[in-house]
Amino acid sequence: MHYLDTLNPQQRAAVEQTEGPLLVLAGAGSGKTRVLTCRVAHLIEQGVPPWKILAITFTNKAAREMVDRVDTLAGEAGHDAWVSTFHSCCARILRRDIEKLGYKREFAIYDEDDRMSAIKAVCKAMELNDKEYPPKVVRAVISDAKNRMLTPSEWLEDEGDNFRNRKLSEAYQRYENMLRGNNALDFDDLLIKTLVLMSEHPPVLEYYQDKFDYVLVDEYQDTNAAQYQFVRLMAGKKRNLCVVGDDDQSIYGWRGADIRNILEFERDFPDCKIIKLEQNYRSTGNILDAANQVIAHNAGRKEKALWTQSDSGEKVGLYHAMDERDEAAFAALMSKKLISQGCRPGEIAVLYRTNAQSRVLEEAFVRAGVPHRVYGGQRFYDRKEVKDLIAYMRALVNPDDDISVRRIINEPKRGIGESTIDALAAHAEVNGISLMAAALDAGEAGLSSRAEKLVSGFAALMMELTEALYTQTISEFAATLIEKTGYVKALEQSKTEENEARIENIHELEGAVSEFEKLNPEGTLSDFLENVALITDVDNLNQTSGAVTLMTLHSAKGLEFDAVFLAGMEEGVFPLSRAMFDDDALEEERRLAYVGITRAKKRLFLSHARTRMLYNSRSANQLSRFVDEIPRRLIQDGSVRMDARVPRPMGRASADGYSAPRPSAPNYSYARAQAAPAKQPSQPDALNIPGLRRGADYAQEVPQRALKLFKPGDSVVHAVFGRGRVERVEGEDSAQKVIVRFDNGSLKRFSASIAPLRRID
DNA sequence: CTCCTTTGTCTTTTT
DNA sequence: GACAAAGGAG
Repeated sequence: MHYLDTLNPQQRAAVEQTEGPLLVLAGAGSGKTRVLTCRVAHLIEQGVPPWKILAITFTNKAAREMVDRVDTLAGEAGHDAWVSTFHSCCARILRRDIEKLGYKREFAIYDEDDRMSAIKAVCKAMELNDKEYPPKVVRAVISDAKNRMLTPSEWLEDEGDNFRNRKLSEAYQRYENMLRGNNALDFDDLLIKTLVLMSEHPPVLEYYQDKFDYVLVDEYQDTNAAQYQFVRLMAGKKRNLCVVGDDDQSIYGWRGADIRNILEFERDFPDCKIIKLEQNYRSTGNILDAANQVIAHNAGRKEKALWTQSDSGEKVGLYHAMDERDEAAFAALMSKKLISQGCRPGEIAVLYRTNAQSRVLEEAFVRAGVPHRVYGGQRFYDRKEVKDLIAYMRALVNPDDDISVRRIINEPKRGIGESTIDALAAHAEVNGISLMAAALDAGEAGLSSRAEKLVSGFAALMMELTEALYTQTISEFAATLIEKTGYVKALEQSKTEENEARIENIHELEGAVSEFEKLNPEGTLSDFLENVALITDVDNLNQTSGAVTLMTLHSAKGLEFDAVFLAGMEEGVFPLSRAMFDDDALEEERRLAYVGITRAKKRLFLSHARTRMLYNSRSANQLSRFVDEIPRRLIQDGSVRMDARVPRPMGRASADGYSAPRPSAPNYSYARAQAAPAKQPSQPDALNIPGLRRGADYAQEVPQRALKLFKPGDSVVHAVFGRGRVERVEGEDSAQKVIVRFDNGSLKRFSASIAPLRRID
């Protein structure tokens, strides 16, 4: 069957309407990705040369998927289409022409950490009081200005000219200067500099406008001002622009995404066609119903009504946990149960609002012995040892990158301290040269003879590595780098478990370089670094890998799973406390809830904790209003146990105020947040309904948390890792850490009080 | 001058 | 509870 015949009429219309501006409003799970891929395939089939197509997606993963799927529909030709994220697309354009803006081709791409280092350096240079001007605030100002595409002076004008703003504007200007001096761009710059390039060099703009006959944009609701401009420029001439999005899934307002871009598309392109995709192919009726009910509480939406032909399916499970550990145990053990019933681990996801929630969840999965993977949070490339080696690479490719040079000049420790670096930096400043150049010129920097010797040693190392870089393949070079810097050797000096893990990470980095080389035989180190900067953790998600996925709600956008757990359904957690009294922020939280619910295909579990460790103290939060907004009829309260041997009580009377059916008028739930706390369950006995296991029961399936202490030489057994012997202990009492050598030779470090570890005689 | 310990701060989401 | 800055010892 031809792929066009597999589409419903709306989808098919969206594919075949190739000419002119087109807005596709695609509800969650309505086959948006299929439409996009078929559209590309269709264009190719119509005789459009693939290289005349530009398709922009939100993540690299989505881009890859699209290429793969176009492949199967239209064959190899699909590879010649430009399918990428905004950021990689801009990086590609800039690699070609950035010299026109006075940068060098090997420009570095700064991540959030590098950006922060640069900002701190700026604050230091300006002698800003970090109480009055915390680097974080400066960063927020710069981000905000860049998101709105304002220059430092424009920002000042916009914000009002006063002493403080003048300082902030100056900091922004200095930051810009510093990045330029370092031949570096931050994420926002990738977009902004591309726009500058286009506006200052019309032939470049013309080249791309002529090059691309068709432009497609996915997740259009999450574009910000710069991205919007970029899209308009690219499609400006041919006007064959197709944007696909869902205003209900706009969740990046905080990053400058402007929901108006989608709401006002019609105004920008008055002749545009609009097609709505409203049939959902993903979720069961109950799940979809719940999602629709929640999102209906938002005002100012594009009217659409998602429907499905699927059965209503199971009700939405709601679990009342005692605390966050119990909640985590529930998610882990229920996942285990689902897996034992035949669900593939890769088809299960636990989603949460903040990364901070991931730790407890992960611990529970480890304890339950359920294979899992945590995405987001700290990326592999954010680990210190990996960042250090990457910094070496960056400094070698782009010696103007002072931030990277500063990072590695004394890493591993080679006796070059703060004062020596400051002297070098001063020398560099005076002579208008980079820090690396100053180090190569150590004799002239007025250092003590000891310091000069050390710096010269570093300079010699960098020379040697530069030579290697130009004579070896990149994988050979990676090995040379690790060898010559003595990085691993330094870690081997003290054989702690932490250092061993670091060494492993370094080898993994080596592996990543080789892998990259295999996939891109022509790739340079600079290409590798670009890849590192723009790839995210989630891009590596592999649903067939046999592990449960743990990630934030934001990361889950665009993904789908058979079973989804939404953890932390509590006021103050989700919605976040700072969003609770701000209507716009609250609507964005609600859209996030909608995104979370609609990730689920068959089963959806919501959970909340009666008390939770939050920030510094234990707090009792009310059930999230988003749960209240789901009609009672769709919720199976406390029914989430899937153990068929025990009869499950239906329609349980609400004994605890948590599960009480409440009217779900929006005004009511808003008022509730300010009212007195709901009744707390005063008598735990009231919950002792036969057959219904609640909170504490789940916690009990987890090894006891009584205070256990160990001493070196103890024979122990661990629930996951098996038998071993205590090699060392650190800390006392509840803070005791045990280092265990397992029979298979591996060495692990645990918290004695919480690890599923016990002594055997 | 470095490195280790202590103290204090701050917790949203990410290309 | 994690991490940075600051302070003290070698």
